[in-house]
Formats: sequence, C-alpha cells, structure tokens
Amino acid sequence: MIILSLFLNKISVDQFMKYPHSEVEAKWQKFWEENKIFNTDLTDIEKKLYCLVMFIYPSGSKLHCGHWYNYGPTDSWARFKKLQGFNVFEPMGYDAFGLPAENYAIKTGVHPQDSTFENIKDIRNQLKAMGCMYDWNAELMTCVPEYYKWNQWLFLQLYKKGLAYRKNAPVNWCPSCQTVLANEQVENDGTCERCGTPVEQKNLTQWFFKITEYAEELLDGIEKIDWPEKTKSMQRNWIGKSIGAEIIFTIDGFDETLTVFTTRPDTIFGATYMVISPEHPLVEKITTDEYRTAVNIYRNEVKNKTEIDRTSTAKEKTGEFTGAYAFNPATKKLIPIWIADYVLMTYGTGAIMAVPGQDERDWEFAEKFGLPIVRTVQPPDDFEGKAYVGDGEAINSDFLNGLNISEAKEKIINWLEENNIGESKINYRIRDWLISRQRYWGTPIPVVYCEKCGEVPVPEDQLPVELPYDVDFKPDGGSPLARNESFVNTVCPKCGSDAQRDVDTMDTFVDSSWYYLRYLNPKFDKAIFDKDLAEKWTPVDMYVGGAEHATMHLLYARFIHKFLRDINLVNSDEPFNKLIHQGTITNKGAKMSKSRGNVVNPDKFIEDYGSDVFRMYLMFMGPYELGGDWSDKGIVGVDRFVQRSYSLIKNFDNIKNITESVERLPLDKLTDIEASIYKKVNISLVKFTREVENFRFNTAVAVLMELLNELTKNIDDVSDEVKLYSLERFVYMIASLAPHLGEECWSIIGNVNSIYKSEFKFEVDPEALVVDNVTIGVQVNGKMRGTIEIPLDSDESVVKEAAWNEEKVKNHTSGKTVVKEIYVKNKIYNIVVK
RNA sequence: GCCGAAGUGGCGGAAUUGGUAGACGCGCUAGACUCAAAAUCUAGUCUAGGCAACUAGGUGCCGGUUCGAGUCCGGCCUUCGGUACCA
Repeated sequence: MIILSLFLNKISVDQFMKYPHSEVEAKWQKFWEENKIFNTDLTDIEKKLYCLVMFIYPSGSKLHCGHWYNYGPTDSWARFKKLQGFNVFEPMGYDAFGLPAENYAIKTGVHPQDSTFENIKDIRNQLKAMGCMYDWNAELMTCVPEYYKWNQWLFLQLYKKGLAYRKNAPVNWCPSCQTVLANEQVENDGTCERCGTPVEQKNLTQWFFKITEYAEELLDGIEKIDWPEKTKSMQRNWIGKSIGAEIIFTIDGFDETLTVFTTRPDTIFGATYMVISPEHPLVEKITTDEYRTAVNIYRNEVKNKTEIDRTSTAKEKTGEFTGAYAFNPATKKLIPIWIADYVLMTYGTGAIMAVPGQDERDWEFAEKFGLPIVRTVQPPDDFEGKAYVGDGEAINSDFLNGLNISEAKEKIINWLEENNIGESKINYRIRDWLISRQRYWGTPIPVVYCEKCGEVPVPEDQLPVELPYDVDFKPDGGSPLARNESFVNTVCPKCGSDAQRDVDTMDTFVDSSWYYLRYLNPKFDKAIFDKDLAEKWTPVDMYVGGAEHATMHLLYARFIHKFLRDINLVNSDEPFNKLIHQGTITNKGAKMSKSRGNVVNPDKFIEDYGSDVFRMYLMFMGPYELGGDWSDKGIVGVDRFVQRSYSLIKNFDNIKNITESVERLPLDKLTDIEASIYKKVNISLVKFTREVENFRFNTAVAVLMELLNELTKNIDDVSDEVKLYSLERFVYMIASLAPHLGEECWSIIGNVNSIYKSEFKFEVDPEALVVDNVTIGVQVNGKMRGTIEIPLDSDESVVKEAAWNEEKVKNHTSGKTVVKEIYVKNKIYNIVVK
C-alpha cells in the first residue's frame, strides 16, 4: 500500500512537476564554481577567444535590465563558442572609481571606499546568480592600489614621451560635479555628460594626454576594425580631419600677424573681411579707441553666455568691428577685422578670412553688417542660393581664374609657400584629453611640485601614490585631497626639499582604457600587465557594450593601446577587433532611470521564472542591436518553452544508457519520419549557428521553438538512436541560451560531466541538408495561383506541365493569350497572359 | 540644418542574391480534460466579402523599374539615435 502510493506519487510528480528553476540554477552555479568549469587556461591559445563586455560600475542601484541585456546575450554567444570548442576567456570586473560614490558620500557620510566595496559584494552575488561563464580568477576592480598604481605608471610613461603635459587652458567646468571635464564628456547642448548641468568655461592649469598626436592613426585605424559603421563614423567626425592651408595676414599698423586656417585657400580673392574670436589674444591690442567700448561690451556678453545660450538663440549672427584692418595678400586690399562668436577660439587658429561668396555663414554675416561680397567661383546658371559652395571655375581671382577648386587650391598654396605667407595644413577637431579631476575618488596624479625643481614626476619605484582614506570631501570647488596635509606635503624626489603633491585625481576613463589587458592576470605585480599573455590574447575578439561610449571610452582605449604598442607592451594596433552595441531597453518610451521612476527590477522575474527564462526572453524580444521598449507580456511564452523542453527531456531520462551517441546516422536506413526529424535537427543546427554567431538571438530562440514543436510531435515514433541523436543536439543548442537548463537536461539524458567539458562536438551532417523536393510557386501575371511540389532541379518542361495542370492556373488563363512564361529554377513559375 | 537607423497583423517581431509576406512567440476564439476554474493539450487567427471552394486588397505615403518589389530607383511623411556655426 505504501509502496503503491509512493509509486503513484512519483509518477504524478514526474508528469506534472514544473521545472524547478531555483534549485536547478543554484545547483549548477555551485557545480560550475566548485569544479572551476569556467576558469580559462590562458596558456592554451590554439583556439583562443577573448569575449569581453564593458565592465560594471558598482553603484548602489545594482544590476538592472540594461546590465542583463548587455551581459546575458553576450554570455550566450560566448557559451556557444565554448561549446564549439573555443578556449573562451570571459572576464568581469568593476569600474570602481568615480563620482557617484563620492556624491553618495557627501550626501550620507558613507566613505566611497566602504560603499563601493559593499556594492561590489552585492553585485558580485547578483552577477553569479545570472549564471554567466565569467572566469572569477580574473576579477578585478580599479579602486585598489594594485590596479591604480599602474594608471600612475602609465601616466609616467606618457609623461616621459611628452604625451602627458600640463597647461593653462580654457576648460569645461561642471559646477554640479565640481570638476573639470574632457571635451568628450560635454554633451552637444553644453551640459555635463553625467549630471546634465550646463558646463561653464574656466581657465585652469590641468593635465592633458596628447591624444592629438595619434589623431591621424586613430583615423586610419578605423578602416581596419570590424565595428558598427555608425560608431566608426562618429569617431571620424570627432577626430574631424580637414585639409587646407594656413595663411598669414599682416595687420595694418601692427607688427603682429593674424594666421587663419581655411579649407578653401582658393577663395582668398573673395576674402573681404576677417573675423577673430572674441577671446582671441590680439583683440585687446588691435581694437581702436573708437570701437573699444562696443567691443568690450560684446566680449562680456559672449563670456557670460553658456553653451546653451549660444546654441539656442536663433543663430542670428552677431559681432563687432574692431576698427583694425588686415592686408589681403592676394587682392592687396585692406579688409576690416571683426570679432564674432561664430568663430571659436578652440578650433583652428581662432581667426578666419571671411569669404561670403563661398561660405554660408560669412554670407549671412556680411549681409547683416553690410560687408562686401565677391564671388570667386562661378555658380551654375540655374543657381539661386546665396553663398555658392560647389565646384566651378574661379572668377575675380587674377591668376586663378578659370581653374576648378582643386586646381586653384594647388596653385594658390604654391604661391603662398613661395611668398612665405602660408602653407598647406591639416587641422583636426579632436583636442587633447584633459584628465585632471578635482575630486577624491580616483587615481592620484603622480606628480609633486617643488619650489626648486618645479614639476617632478614621482619615480616609478615610489609608486603607488596611495589615495588616503581620511579625507574631507565636501564640495567646495577645490580638490578634497588638498585638505589632507599628510598627503599634500612630501619631499621632492629630486632634491629632497619640501614639496607638494598634485591634489587632483585622474579621469576614470584612464582606468578603463587598458583594463582588458589587466584581466589576463590582475594579480601581476611586476608590470602593468603580463606582456606575454597580452600579446597572445589581445586584441579582444568580441567586445560588447553601449553605443554611448563611441567617442569616449572607445576612443581613449584605442589611443592608449596604440601608445602601449609604441612602448613595446602589446603587438597589435587596435584593442577591440569586433565591436557590437546592445540596444537600449526603454520603458514607456523613455530610458530607464531612477529619476523617471520607470526602472524595471529584474529580481522579481528571476524569482518567478529563473535567470534562464529572463535572459532568453530578453534575447527573444527583438534584434539585439535595436533594443526596444520593455514589456513582460511575452515572458510566459519563453517560460512555456522551458517547461516543455524540460518535460520532453524528462521523458527520456538516461536514454544514454540504452543507446549510444553517434556522429551521424545513415539516412537511407531511416524511416520517413526518422529521416524528417533527422533532417530537421540538422537544419536547425545550421540555422541556429548562423543566428547566434551574428548576435541574432531572437531568431535563434525561434529555431529552437520550432525544433521543439517538431520533436514533441514526432519523437515517440522514432528509434532510440534517433531520439538520442535529436535530444543531444537540442540540449546542446539550449545550453548556450539557457545554460542551467542545458546542464540539467544534459545530465538527465545520462551524461555525468558538464556539457561544457564534453569532448563530443556536434557537427552537421551535410547529407541531411540535401533536399530532394522543392515547393515552387505558380504565378499568373505575378500573382500567386498555387504551389506545386516537384523534385529539386526539375526541368522546365516538367514544371510547366504541373503548373498548367493547376486548377487555378486554368481559371486565370482561360480565354487569354499567353505572352511568355518565366521559370526560375526551384523558386517560381510565372505565366504572363494578356 | 547635416549624418545614420527604422516604419510589416491587435502586440513583440520573421522573411540569403527581387521570387509562396506575416516564421517564432504573445494575445484572442473554439474544442478536449475538469463539478468548476487554473494549468495543459488540439485547432483556428492579415483585412473585406462568402456556408464554402474562392475572390479582391494588403509591408508609412506618392510615383517608377520589372514577368514579379517589404526588398531596387526617384520624391515625400513620421519616429528614434548621433551631431551641430569646425572655417
């Protein structure tokens, strides 16, 4: 009686038990960790594959949907590669320095280091619960001396080569973050990339990395990397190369000269006035008394305008005459010098020769202030606009007349060079990377200032310059480190007399510009990273992260990588061979953010459905690179798929004990239904592989669902051999998208080892892909009128007969004249009638 | 303004090189199981007309190329990214 009820109980449990996701996921996570399944042997480089996601910022808000959307699918790609036999290295770490931790400290009094370590602890657990195949041996964080010491070392190497330097320059100041920002970190509307506050301009002495030295190479390198076209073009625009000339203009009555940069030196005969930036150093000197008051008022107005004011105003040109005149070396005429804010001090030379005839802005300005306009390129007869910027014959240009733009450019540049008043010149929009930050929670800049010796870099053997724990970080615009006397006061490494440390810290983008090299051995203490491993494992094969880093992190990392190559530490030109951006998951049309209150918390879904279902649902939602608006509507569909997969496998537990795994089955010995399943499995393998390899996870999931439908329908009618053959391959594919379920199923069918340690590789049987019958469409006048099933590669005559036998074809052609018939082999048969 | 991507059922989305539009899933409808419900299973589901076979229309809009267009070309509209006086 007891036995019977137990027996019944077991049956009912087996039949109706839902997939116990919590237990299964916990079980396999433990198994993977204890058996070190995902610790990569970095010495084995034969089939090495470095798969990297942008590391995580350990803020208090923990893992959100965006992280899952970034990490889950990428991990699935990596897992599939692992199953294919690649030696995959997939690390994870923490981008742990940065403003939010410090702002949190100001608000709550919790020290950034304490809150960061606390967050990392939580996030690490969350990451582990995701069940990604991260190699936890490689885990790193940037906020510990073992890491940031090498930021300082990197700084010193750049300094040695003259690529880290200090200068006084107008810089972007964020009054809310209380620090300066790099140009890349200012949004196009002049607000702070991090907090959205309008950025102000300040003159400060700051440290810069000379990224401009690599401008040309950064531009060229874009051609060699497999990155999204969009991202590459953003970098091209950011670097902003333009080819032209510099021309020197003498100023009437002064020894000083004005140098301008122009991409159109050929239009110099049309330069009827000049404009210099209001901030230009010569303004003071050349302005005549008559105009001084107006000029000063204008300069003050401009100074007080924020970027927002400057761009939001209706773009009407403004400016003032300085009273001074320059000498146009081509026309030999005196032309007035104006100041206007449409000329930027930060681009080119801060001065232009204005050629209204060929430049829309100059035309607008000239029209407004009644300045002369001379065309120097003949517009076409039907041209109706104002300034003409297209190609044409030079006119009003003396010895250039009759030449087209490029000929005229060449000739005028020769003329300028012969007369020593100019030369050809390439200009870049990109500016040096400002790395000083007036904040606490970052890498101290390893420089001391000595009264006798001046600026002295800290010697390498004295690194790291440790970030002190005891610091008063109230936001008053000064660097918090400045208030820590025991940090500031030191001795000069050169002469031993009293000296002060630099109190700024580095931009955290320095940390992230080489972290992918450190992952290979984060405990390495002899150098910044293990050069031997770096040369073997970089460039990174697959890099996945947000598109918002296009002109920040992704540009800085390319720069630093090239520098590391130049000091012989890596042997490749680019850090990231292939780059993919995940799309953004929005909620109700807006980006998820705490302030909008539309953040979707993944935890509830993990609890209800498990991490496999949640990850697979994110993948199934749509194209990975597009992202989309969040909705949990369809998640039950993925859950059903998991349940159905599980119960299918459950029906065949330990099937491996009955029959053996084989690489192939002989098609001609299979029954019709076996053959059809066998073919379906192989076709699915081919499709699935293609989809996953290209990050098209939504269709990869669809392939598996289709296969599951087929298997549930027909698997009872095939031999054990075919059953095992099909189920093994089904599980193999599932394992990359739903790793825990995959392992569980793998073990249910009778395997003892992890599927990720399986030596068995599931190759496609090409025989199974051969189709013998095709269904072709029959059309009349291009409209579908039926389909016919015929053997592959049938002759036209066979198809023709079958087509004309179709009832509908007869109906639609009767009483009409056949004009022609078109046969596209194995695809379509079209009859054209009149 | 300029550059880029996108626009397909009630919804998320599929559709190598132009060749059966709507795979897969959600939702919905009907049926089976159940005292009943949920879950599950089976069938159906682009729209309009028809009991049906079928007919007509249909991939943002207008036009074109073609035997044939979601896919190619020209002109627009909308949405989302990026960028903005860069001389």
